[in-house]
Amino acid sequence: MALEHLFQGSALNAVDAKGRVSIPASLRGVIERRGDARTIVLAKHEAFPCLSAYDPAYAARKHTKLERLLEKKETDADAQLEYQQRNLVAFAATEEVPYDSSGRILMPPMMRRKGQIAELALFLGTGETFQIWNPQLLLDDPRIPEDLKDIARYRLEERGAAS
Amino acid sequence: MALEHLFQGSALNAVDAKGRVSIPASLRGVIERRGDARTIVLAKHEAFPCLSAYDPAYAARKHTKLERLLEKKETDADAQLEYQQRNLVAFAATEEVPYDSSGRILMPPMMRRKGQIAELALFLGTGETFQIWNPQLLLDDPRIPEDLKDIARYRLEERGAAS
DNA sequence: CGAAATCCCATGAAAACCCATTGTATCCCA
DNA sequence: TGGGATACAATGGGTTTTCATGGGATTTCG
Repeated sequence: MALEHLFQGSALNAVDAKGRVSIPASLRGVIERRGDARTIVLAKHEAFPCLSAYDPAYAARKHTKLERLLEKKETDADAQLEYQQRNLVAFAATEEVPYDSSGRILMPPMMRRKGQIAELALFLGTGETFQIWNPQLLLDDPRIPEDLKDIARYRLEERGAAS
Repeated sequence: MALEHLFQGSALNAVDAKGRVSIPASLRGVIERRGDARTIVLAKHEAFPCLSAYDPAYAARKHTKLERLLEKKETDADAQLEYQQRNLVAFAATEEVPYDSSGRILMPPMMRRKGQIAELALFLGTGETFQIWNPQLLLDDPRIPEDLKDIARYRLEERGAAS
């Protein structure tokens, strides 16, 4: 996968009173180059207290991968169950939200709670996907490298907030 | 099969006194993008105590898939029988119901009983198809991942119901 | 005729849409 | 190279549309 199709960089955007957030233009650019959707898929991150986000085309690839896995061992009952479970988590536990002409999504309340997103949303590109954090939770997490926390601190400062 | 229109997300809708239920708009959108039917096909799920639902176009693909499976082991008598059984289940044990201009179906009594659907219907997108659950049965099923139960609980809470 | 299905309209809440403002990075040209 | 002029990003706020849902009226079919 070419570099221009990878999510990278960071940004700190506001969540307004209606729950709207601008998706950083650079991330939107990647989404639209990958497919022509103006839509992102949100999920709770498996390991960190944040959200994981990607484009619909990535979700489709994920589905195809699961299906191929199933076909290899069609007779196995355990494999069937595992397939069902993973499919449920991959699709039912996610929300697909379109962004408008100004590049904003309406953060679904359920995802907002699961990601513990307050009034500021920190976007971090991670290649195939990107993450959305409550910046304070990132700073508080001992598993996060100090370099990354520095970026978060910088973004907060830039905005005139205390960290 | 790189399906670009996948069923995704979750919703909890009411079944009213007449047995009507709104199909979530996002799922309807997928149905109408896949084909131009305003109809869904309902079946008992093979593994879970819930209903499985999809668009008519998917039913056709399912049939093709079964036929291919049969051709692979034509000589095997057991396979013949299995094909007959699966084909019966896939087509005889289903009901096709149209939804009206406001997006509601009339839940057929037989399906309602088979899926044990009471006054609340939980819709879960699973990619190629979606599921319709009695939310309580999902919470009670040990095979369902905890992440998904969280979502069911959230949807119930959102509606002001106790879980 | 009667039960059930379909159609029609009403409503409140939420979501999508449109327009305006501001700040910042970029471009252009003397 | 300085210094506007421009384009675009992020954001605020108002308006319109859609969605889920309830209830009545009308039709259909056994």
